[in-house]
Amino acid sequence: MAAPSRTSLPEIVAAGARLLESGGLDGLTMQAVARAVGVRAPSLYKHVADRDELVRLIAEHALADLGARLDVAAPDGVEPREGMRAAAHALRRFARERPAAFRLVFAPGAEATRPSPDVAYRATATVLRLGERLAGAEEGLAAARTVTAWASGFIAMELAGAFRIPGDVDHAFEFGITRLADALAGAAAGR
Amino acid sequence: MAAPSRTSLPEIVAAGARLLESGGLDGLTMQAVARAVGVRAPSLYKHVADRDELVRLIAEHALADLGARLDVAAPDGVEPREGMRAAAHALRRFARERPAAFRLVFAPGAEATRPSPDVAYRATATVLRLGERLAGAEEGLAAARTVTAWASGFIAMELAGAFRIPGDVDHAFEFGITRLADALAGAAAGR
DNA sequence: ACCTGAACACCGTTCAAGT
DNA sequence: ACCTGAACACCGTTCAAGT
Repeated sequence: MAAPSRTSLPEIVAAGARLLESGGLDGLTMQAVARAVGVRAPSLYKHVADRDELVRLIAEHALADLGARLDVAAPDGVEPREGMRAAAHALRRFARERPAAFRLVFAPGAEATRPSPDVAYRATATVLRLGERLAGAEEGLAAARTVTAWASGFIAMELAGAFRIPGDVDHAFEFGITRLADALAGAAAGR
Repeated sequence: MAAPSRTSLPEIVAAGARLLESGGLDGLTMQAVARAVGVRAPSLYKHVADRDELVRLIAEHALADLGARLDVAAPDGVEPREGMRAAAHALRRFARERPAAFRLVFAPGAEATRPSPDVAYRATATVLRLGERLAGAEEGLAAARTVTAWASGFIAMELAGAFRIPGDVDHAFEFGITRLADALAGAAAGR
């Protein structure tokens, strides 16, 4: 038998995710990743077809992480408006901890770097369920999308530094999610 | 007197914007821009400090374009809910015509490439005014931010291919903006 | 079988030398 | 006074040759 791999795909993805946060997408070079896992750049191509695939794997890993956080934040049985609130806040915490990963997931660049629909679907299951319980089976998908769009847009603006006119951003977020959840629940009540 | 410039900053920015849409941010290289305006790459540094500055100028130009479109879509005196609807649709049209520029503006990367607050402020003046007329002076800023967050988030998800479960995306957008405008107007009515 | 140095075709950027 | 070739320090990626 011959040389066992000196590194592994999970190790590579983890190192890549760390580099992504510390140096942005530009800092995520094959050479830097290789150095972080203790090999030379060409060896990475034993585990990954090219850099775009590595970026995609990092995005998918981040998305799975986010999905797990949403599950914890809004466990089964939580009152749905409260669950939506908790999920939105969990998304915002995720974005603060991993801003570059957030951007990768919600504003991906080249096609080849986008998370697979499968991974994306699993990550959104919690919010979809909340949407259905909040707005009814019929409008559940629309409700989940509306909240996701608003929250991710708000957070993207925040990360982009769009909220320079002070105003209390924390309060605005809380205000928005509450009002949105009420409006969507109101729709279900047939008002 | 000596050699006049063989190109100009506006020409460079325009060529850059074209390359951005045709080849993404990766296709926007100094060499490609130089070729497009008929000089060699080093000459660009007479007009621009570095690539990040060029990217920023392209983003600012796109933002000004967007601001002008919003003005046209929601002229002074339009009924505010209708104006908000028109502005949201104008943003979506902009994103479809210039997806890469949209991403640059709403999900910028490195600090140095972000539009200046000044340019951003001017571009949002129309929506801010609509927000104030919709939700009152007090809550106008919050209302404008809420609609902008929702619309930009929705469109970013759309561009990212997040709406694979069909559903009628056009209808969902129309539904969302109408409901949002109503909810924000309701807030002003003190309900 | 994995790992590597060397190589290739690119980048962004600088700068001395041309006109 | 703008323009350029040449150069430098980087990239991503391939591949023959090492172990």
